[in-house]
Amino acid sequence: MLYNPASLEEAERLFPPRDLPPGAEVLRIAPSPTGFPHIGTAMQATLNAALAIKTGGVFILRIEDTDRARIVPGAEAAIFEALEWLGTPPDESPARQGPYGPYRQSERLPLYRLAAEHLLDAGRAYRCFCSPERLETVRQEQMKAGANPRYDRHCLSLAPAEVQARLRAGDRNVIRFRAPEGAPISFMDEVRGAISFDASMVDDPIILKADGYPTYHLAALVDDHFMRVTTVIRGEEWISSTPKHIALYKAFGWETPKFLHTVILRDAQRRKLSKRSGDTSMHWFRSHGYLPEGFRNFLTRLLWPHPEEKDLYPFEEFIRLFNVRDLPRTGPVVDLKLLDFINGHYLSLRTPEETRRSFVLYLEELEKNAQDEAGVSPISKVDMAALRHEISADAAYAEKAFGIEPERNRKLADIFANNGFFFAAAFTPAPRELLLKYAPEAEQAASILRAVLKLYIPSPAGHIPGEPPFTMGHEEWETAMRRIASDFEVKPKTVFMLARLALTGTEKTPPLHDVSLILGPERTQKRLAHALTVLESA
RNA sequence: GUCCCCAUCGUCUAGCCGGCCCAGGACAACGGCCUUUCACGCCGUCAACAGGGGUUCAAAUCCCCUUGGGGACGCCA
Repeated sequence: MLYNPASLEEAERLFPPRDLPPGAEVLRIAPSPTGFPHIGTAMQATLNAALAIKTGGVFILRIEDTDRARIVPGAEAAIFEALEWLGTPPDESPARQGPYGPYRQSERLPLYRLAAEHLLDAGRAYRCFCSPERLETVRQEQMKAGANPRYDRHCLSLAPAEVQARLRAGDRNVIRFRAPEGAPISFMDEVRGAISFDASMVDDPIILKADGYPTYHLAALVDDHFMRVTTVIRGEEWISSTPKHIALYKAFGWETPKFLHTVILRDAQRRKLSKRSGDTSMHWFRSHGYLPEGFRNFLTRLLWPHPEEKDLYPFEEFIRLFNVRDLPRTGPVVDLKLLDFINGHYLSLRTPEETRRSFVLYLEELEKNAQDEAGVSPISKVDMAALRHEISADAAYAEKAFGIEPERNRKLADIFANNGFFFAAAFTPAPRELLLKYAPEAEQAASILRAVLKLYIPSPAGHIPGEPPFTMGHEEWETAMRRIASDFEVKPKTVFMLARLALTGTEKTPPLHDVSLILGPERTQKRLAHALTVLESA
């Protein structure tokens, strides 16, 4: 697993420039396994994967696990799984080794050490023995003085003999890159154009930590070079450290890749969406039942304006039409309303069978995650397993239930609220007060319901399955219902609502006749009868 | 504090190489139609060029300043 080259030259030979068609981009996302995958990671993955497909290039997933203290067990696997779910699986990753691996930084340590030593030998890097406390003091003083805080190069002037002595003594030390002085450092950003920094702004960054692990600045750069990454796509927050990276590339004598800094997602307060904000993990979106294709459409919609200003378009269309130059420069607010709109579209596109399958899978996932701490369930008080079994036991019934007005649901979680009443495990009979909301007199309400129930009870001459009103057309049924209203001298609405509450337990439902047709004679009669007992139980 | 990025309706934006824009679209909100409820659908309404200076016959569009927002300044990534 561990890659242990003898020299940088050997690595150069082992990882030659890739043989790809002209214009092909080699791209990568480089998350650190410090938590559950974040929506920003999903956005980067979507963009990188799309560009790789568009140009016939390569999309790499590299795990940046150099901060050992922050590693979260299971986070890496969660990243793999999330990318699969999103439909943007990487071409090369720790889970799918390619010729430029390993793809986990902890397995490339010797390479970074070699790179750091190379810089040391070339006089472009130096040992630093400063304590974190001293560094902090210096920083505070500089900030107080109104200066840009940066390392004061205290250890740059250390005599070689002293360095050797302290090394022998085992003093904790790091390796710092010696940033160039003088000329400003500028680079071309693919979406923002030229960006320039004064050389005095670039600090001497630590490239190798005291624990022997590289920092991002060294590791990412070395990997991008040897993995032959052509374009570095990353969030805007990296702009200010890009001059460091440019200087580092120069010091190594390596060609710099193209840089593309994307917008960073904002919350409603326009602040950078953070992992601690709660509802920014992909886990959250999945637990609410957003679909991969809907979520992905949403992500592309956030980071790219469709030329025809469309909100809804397939991923393939994004791949075909988007252009790196069209990417916006202002950070979009993550608008859940827009997500609901987009996702609802995709949900309504699914066939009842697909919806049933997705929903069962969704339930399984919820059950599973309910057990871990990260479990965020939007659904409560429902026996999820029982519901799942009920759905599986009668798939045909479930599909009828899910097929009724699918556009009501924006995400899978909505199915509970809107279609749950079809199932015993999720059906809550209407309480007495609710029934009396439409007909305050319990006695009259009961009489009305009895009349409705009569419609559903087979006449002595009737034969199963020819019971009315299951053989009635919509019009015939409605006429009968209205007839009951006039018989009792109440508004038709009263009759409809009482029946609705009895059958579904809620006030907001799909058209009643269709509902009872799906419920079937047995459930319909049972529920009406139950409502009667509720009314009579005063 | 220092540096960098950004600036059109609540949100995302079209427009930005100047006149066709008293600024268009989508989502949201609100109102109406449909209607046995809700949803869908259809119709409509509300709603923005941050401010100030230039340049010009003409500026949302070009330039400058101010203001505002964001990001970075870690032995985190």
